[in-house]
Amino acid sequence: MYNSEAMALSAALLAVAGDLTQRIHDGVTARGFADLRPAHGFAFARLAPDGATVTDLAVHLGVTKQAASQLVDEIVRKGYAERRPHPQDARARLVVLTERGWACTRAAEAAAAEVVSGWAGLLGEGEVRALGERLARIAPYGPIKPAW
Amino acid sequence: MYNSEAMALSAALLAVAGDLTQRIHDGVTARGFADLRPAHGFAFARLAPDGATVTDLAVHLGVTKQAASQLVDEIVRKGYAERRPHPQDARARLVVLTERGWACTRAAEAAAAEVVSGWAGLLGEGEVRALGERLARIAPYGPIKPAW
DNA sequence: TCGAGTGGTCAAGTGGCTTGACTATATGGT
DNA sequence: ACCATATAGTCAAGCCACTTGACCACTCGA
Repeated sequence: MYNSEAMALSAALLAVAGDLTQRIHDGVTARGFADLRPAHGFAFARLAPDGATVTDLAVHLGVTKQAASQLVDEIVRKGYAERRPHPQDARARLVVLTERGWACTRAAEAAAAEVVSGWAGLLGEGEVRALGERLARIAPYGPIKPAW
Repeated sequence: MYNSEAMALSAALLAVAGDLTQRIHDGVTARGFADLRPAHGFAFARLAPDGATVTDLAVHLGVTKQAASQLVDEIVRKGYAERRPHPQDARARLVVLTERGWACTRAAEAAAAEVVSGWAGLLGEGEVRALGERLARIAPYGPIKPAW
């Protein structure tokens, strides 16, 4: 494969990713959560299952723990999450989503589904499924860094 | 398709995009261009064919023209591009890549090819090609906004 | 129990981006 | 030919997310 093909693939991937981010954000805003930025979504994804500590979040987002702490301050202040004492470690605090946080997560899922269904209109449902499967196989394990 | 599937697809796509950006940036740095940030790559992509004006660049990157002008200042100062008088419009200035700018662009292509070849090791060359084709079909036309 | 390691916060500084204001040139209607 | 409006670009100031540095509280193994 020529270098220019690899570059074209990369450009398409990054363009789709940027567009997806923007449209999920717009969808979340339209559903009544207008006080959040795209970066918050990645935090929510980490908090959603069982909560997480600030340090966990920092590693996951690829930022300093101070930045993560600041971000938690913000979503707590806005009512999306709350800090609880950590059941196993008295130094740590477990950050968990509130009901509003869960509602926002569901809104993000609905917005994502809307975008993906648009893709299905272009490619067909089977192709989209295949796309997802292939992306899952090349997805990295480490921290989720912003695309640029 | 369930909402959670759409979310999983989105997460995989964004994770791959973030990883790709990081690895292209690392590859460019390793090839001797250590004074650039990922955001510069998107500017280079717009400048590469025939040059562009600051306003073009601003629209392409989805930022204000002041921000684009500042970015151009930086890559000019570092020797990757230069400002020339615009042949048709005396108000405008055409920003074009220098030889160093082209060398950096080739380095980025090589780095992208390296990453994509890693994917080919996981999926096979045909699958990667299919992936690129599908992404190209759902890629947007508008400005290339950072993924978040 | 003591010392190194880890979780978290406070404080200050940085840098890329924004808004606002301005100059110079282009364009189109009268 | 002229003038009003629009566009290209820059200068200046401020904002805000993020960083580095310092610090305290708690944990855990020797």
